[in-house]
Amino acid sequence: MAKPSRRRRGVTTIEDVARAAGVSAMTVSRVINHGKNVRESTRASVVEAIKQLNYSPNTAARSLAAGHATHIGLLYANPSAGYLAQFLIGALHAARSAGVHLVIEACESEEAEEQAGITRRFATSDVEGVVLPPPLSESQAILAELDVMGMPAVTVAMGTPRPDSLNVRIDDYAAAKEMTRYLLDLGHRRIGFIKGHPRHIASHDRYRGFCDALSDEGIDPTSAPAEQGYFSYRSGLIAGERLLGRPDRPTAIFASNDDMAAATISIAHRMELDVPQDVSVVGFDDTALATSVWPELTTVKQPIAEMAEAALELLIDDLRRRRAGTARKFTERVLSHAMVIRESSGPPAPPGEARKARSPARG
Amino acid sequence: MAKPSRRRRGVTTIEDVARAAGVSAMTVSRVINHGKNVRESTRASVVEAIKQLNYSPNTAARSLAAGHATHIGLLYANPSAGYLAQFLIGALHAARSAGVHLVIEACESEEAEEQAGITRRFATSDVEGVVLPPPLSESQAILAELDVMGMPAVTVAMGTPRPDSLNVRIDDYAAAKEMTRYLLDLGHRRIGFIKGHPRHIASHDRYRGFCDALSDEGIDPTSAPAEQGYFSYRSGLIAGERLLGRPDRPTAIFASNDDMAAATISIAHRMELDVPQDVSVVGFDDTALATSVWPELTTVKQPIAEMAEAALELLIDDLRRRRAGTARKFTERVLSHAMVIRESSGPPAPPGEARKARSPARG
DNA sequence: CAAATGTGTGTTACCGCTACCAGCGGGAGT
DNA sequence: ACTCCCGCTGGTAGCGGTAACACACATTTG
Repeated sequence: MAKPSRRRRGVTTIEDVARAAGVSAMTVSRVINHGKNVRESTRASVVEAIKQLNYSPNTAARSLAAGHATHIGLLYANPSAGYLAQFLIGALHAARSAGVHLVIEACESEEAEEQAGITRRFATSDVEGVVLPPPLSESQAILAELDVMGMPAVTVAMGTPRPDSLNVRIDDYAAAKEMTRYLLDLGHRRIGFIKGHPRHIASHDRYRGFCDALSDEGIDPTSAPAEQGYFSYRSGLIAGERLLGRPDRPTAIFASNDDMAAATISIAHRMELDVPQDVSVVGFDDTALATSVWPELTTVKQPIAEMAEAALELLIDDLRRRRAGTARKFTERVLSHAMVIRESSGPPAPPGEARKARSPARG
Repeated sequence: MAKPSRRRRGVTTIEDVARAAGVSAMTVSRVINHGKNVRESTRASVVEAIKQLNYSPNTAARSLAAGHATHIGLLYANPSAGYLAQFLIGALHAARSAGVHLVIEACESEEAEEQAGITRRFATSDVEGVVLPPPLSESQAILAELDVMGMPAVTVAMGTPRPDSLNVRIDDYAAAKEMTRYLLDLGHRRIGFIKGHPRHIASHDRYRGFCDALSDEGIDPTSAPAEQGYFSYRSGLIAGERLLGRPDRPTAIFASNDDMAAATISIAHRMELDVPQDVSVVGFDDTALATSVWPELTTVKQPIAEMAEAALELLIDDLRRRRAGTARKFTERVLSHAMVIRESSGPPAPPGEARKARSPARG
C-alpha cells in the first residue's frame, strides 16, 4: 500500500509535526508564525515536536500560500567592495532563513533626482521592502521617495535616523573614543585625525569620540591636528601628507576609515617614515584593504554581515507587523563593534630618536 | 458573484496565459520548461501569449510543485573582496530569475582535508548543486569530495576543466596576448612580466599569451624579464622591486593581476619613478583596487557578474537534465573579456630621457 | 440569566504550478 | 483492417503551507 505521493523522500512537513504534537497543522502554523491565541502549554508541546523532528518549514510553500513577502530589495551605491561583499553575505543568510529572495540593484548616481528614480524599479518587481546600506542610508532623496511609495525601508549605519524608521548601526562615537583611548594608552600625545565625509553623520560621531577621549585625558581637542577627508584613498593621500608634513609631526594618526589610513601609510613610506616606528596609523571599518597593505592596519571592525542580518530581520518583522496591523516594536538596533589590533600601531618613539622625514616623492 | 479568491491583485498566472493562447495550463508549463512534445505552432502561440501578457512564472509555486531545485550552494574562499562582491551580485541575479535560493559558505582553510569536510555542510541542507568560484575551482580535494557525494558542481575560471564537468571562464590566453599587443603597439620593447600563482592554470595561460605576443613581434620571450608572483600584494612588491631594480629596467610591466600591479606602482613611486612616464604598469582582473590606486590601472576586465550568472544557468540546466535523464548539453562556456585602458600605461619615454631610479626605501 | 464578546483550536479551500496518466488522432507494422 | 505505438494535449491530484471561517467553551456585560 504505497503512498502514490509525489512527496520528496523523508522531509518532515507541518503535518508530521502536528501529528507528533497531537494538534492540527493550523496550530503548528500559528506557533511558527508567532501567532496569537495559542495556549502556552500547546505552544510548548508544538515547539518540542518541532525540535524533536528537526522540522523547518518549506519556504516555497509558505510564500505560495501566504502570497507575499518573497522579495526584499537591496539598493547599494559604490561602498567599498569589501563592505559590499560582507554585507551581501549577511543579507543572503538572513534572506534564506526567512525564505525571501533578495533583489539587488545598483545606484550609481550621486544626483538626488536620479537616485529617487531608481526606487521606481522596485515598484515594478514585487519587492515589499528595501534595505539601504551606506552611503544610501543617508540619501534623503531615496528615503523620501520610498516614503511616498509607502515602501518600508531599513537603513544601515545611518547616524540620525528619523524616529519611526528602522535602522541598524554601531556606536561610532564609542568606537572612535575607544580607539583614541588605545592610542593614548600606548603613550601617544600628538595624535592627528583625518575626518570622514562631512555629509555622513558617522563622520561627526567618530570625530566627537576622538575629541572626547582627548578631553578625558586633559588634552585640548582643538589643539589636535585634524584634516578634512572624504573617505576616499585619494583624499587620504592629501590629508595624510598635510599631517605628516607638519613641523610638529603627530606620533599617531587616526583616519576615519581604512582607505584613508592606507593612503596615509603610503605617504609615510614615501617620506621614509617607518610605520609604526615613526608614526602609528589606525583606521576604521576593517575592510579587506586593512590586511592587504603592509603593515596591516589596526582598525575598528564593524560586524557588517551581522548588521545586514539584523537589518533584514528588522524589516521582515516590520512587514509582518504591518500585515497584522500590530504596532511596530523595535525601530533601532545597535550592534557592538570590536577593536582589531594589528601591526600599524605601537608606542611612540622615545623623544630624541624621532626620525626626520624627507618630502614625499611627487606621485 | 465575486471570486472569494485569495489571489493577489492582477498578477497574471499560467491560467491566464493558457486562456489567451487557447490551450491548457499544462501545455503552457511544457513550453516554459524543457518543452518536449509540443507542436511548433502551439509553442509559438503560447510564447506570443506570454509576451503579450508579460507573464513570468511564480517561482514559489514552481519549486513547490516540482519539489526540487530550490537551493544552490556557493562555496568561496578569500578571493579579493571586489571579486566576491561582483560574483555574488551576478549569482544572486541568476538565482532570483531561476527561483532558487543561494546558500553561501566560506571555506577559510587552505588544507585539502578541511576543504573536503566543508562540502558536507551542504549535504545536511538540501543543496542540489554547488558553484565554485576561484580559487576553489582549482581545489582537487573539493571537486573529488563533491564527486563522491554525487553533487553536481560548476567551476568558474578553472583553467583545465575535466572533460565532463561544467565550467565557465574567459580566454586568459587571448586576453594576455591582447594586453601585450597593446603595450607593443605603444612602442614598448622591454616588457617585464609578473607571473601568477603557479598552481592556477590561468597563470600559465596568461604567461603563454604574453610570450606568444612577443614572438609574433619577433621578440624572444625568454629574453623578457619574468618574475614569479603569487597573486598577493606582498608577492607583487618583491617581484616589482626585482624587475625595476634591473640595470636594463623594463619600460613596461605586465602583472598577472591587479594586486601585484598596484604593488609594482607602489615600488615605482618609492624609487621615484613616474607611472606611466618612466614605466607603464598594467594588471589583470579590474578589481576595485584598480581604480583606488593612483594612477588608475590599465587592466583586463573579466565580466565577473556575467560569469556567475552563466555558471548558475549552466548548473540549473544540468540539474534539470539529470532529472529528465537527458544527456548533458554544454560543459563549458567562455565569455568575452574587455581591455580597460586607464592612466597607468603610456608610450615609453624617448631614449635619453629615461630617469634614473633610486633604491626603494625599506618598507 | 441571556446575550455579547473573547479564546483556543479545527476545517475548508485554496495559492500557482507541475508530475502523472488518460485520451485522441494518425502512420507503421502485420 | 486492426492493433500498436508515438506525438501531442488535457484532466486530475496534489506539493506544504496559510487565510478565512466555523465552532466549542470561558468570560464579561446589561
